[in-house]
Amino acid sequence: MSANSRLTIAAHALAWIGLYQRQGHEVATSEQIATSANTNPVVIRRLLGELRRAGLVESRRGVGAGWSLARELGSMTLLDVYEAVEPGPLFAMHRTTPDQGCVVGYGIQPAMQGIYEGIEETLRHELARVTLENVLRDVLAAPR
Amino acid sequence: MSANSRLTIAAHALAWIGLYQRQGHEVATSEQIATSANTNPVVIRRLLGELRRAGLVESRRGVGAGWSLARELGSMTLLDVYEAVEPGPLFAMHRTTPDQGCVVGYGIQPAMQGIYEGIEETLRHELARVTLENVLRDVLAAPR
DNA sequence: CACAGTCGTAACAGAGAAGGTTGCAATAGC
DNA sequence: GCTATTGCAACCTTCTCTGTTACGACTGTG
Repeated sequence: MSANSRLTIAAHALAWIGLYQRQGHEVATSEQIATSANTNPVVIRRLLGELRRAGLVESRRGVGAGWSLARELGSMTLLDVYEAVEPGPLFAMHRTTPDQGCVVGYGIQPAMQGIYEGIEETLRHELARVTLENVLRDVLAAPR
Repeated sequence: MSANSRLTIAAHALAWIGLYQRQGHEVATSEQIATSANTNPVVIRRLLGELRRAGLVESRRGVGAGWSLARELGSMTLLDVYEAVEPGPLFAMHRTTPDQGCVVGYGIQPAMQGIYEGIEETLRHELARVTLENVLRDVLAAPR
């Protein structure tokens, strides 16, 4: 499916900011987060920009600028993050319209649409069960 | 996520073959299926080749060659098809190893791994609930 | 008020996946 | 032998994701 790492990196960033704030810091910079995630600060800023549009984080500009959580980690779920960074559907339909003169070509898209909707609903439900607080707890629970 | 249409096209092909066989035909050609799905026969052959490796269809060569179901539609689920055409995981980890000297960088991958495994298990369970018989029924149930 | 640090964003490049297309050898019924 | 079809390799185009550079915008500090 050519899965991407956007949800993973976004969760990483949120957990990082959350932990950093608990250590008494006000804001985290994209530079710091990028170092932890071993990527480029612009990648982090792009992702956090999407999370800001979704109301999960806030950013401050100027000297002493950076990112902070807009809500408690416990009130954010992976579904919130997923919807912020993954706009499209999980499964795609045909790239071109199937043959409408064929019974299967005619009925396949509505049929799969209905099936996919149910599956995506279940996926969303599962994502909603995991809060970022859960993620941070699991992160800190890693052995050694 | 840059979703692809492989599961959709594979389900389309199986439903087409199944219906065609119920109409008294022995085998279906990639040409016929490609016409219904409005794509190229080679695309169909590639996909059906993966389904054959998974034991879902059989192919015959030579004159009067083509594809037939290896099992009843009612005994095949979308999970069988999904596993045949989608090898990788749903969500990817970081492309490069995160900073192992950082608490979050160290713990994030095991944490997300565990979470993703649970979610993918649920997804698989959902896919397993839908048989290709269900798909064909829904296809034929499309209005007009 | 200048400076410095950081965000915001555009622009581009590289890698990889998906899908489409062509070509041709292999197969098997007639 | 002829013909229809699969099997498969090779190549191309398009698209997404990620990384990178560059630079303007913003704002606290001295």
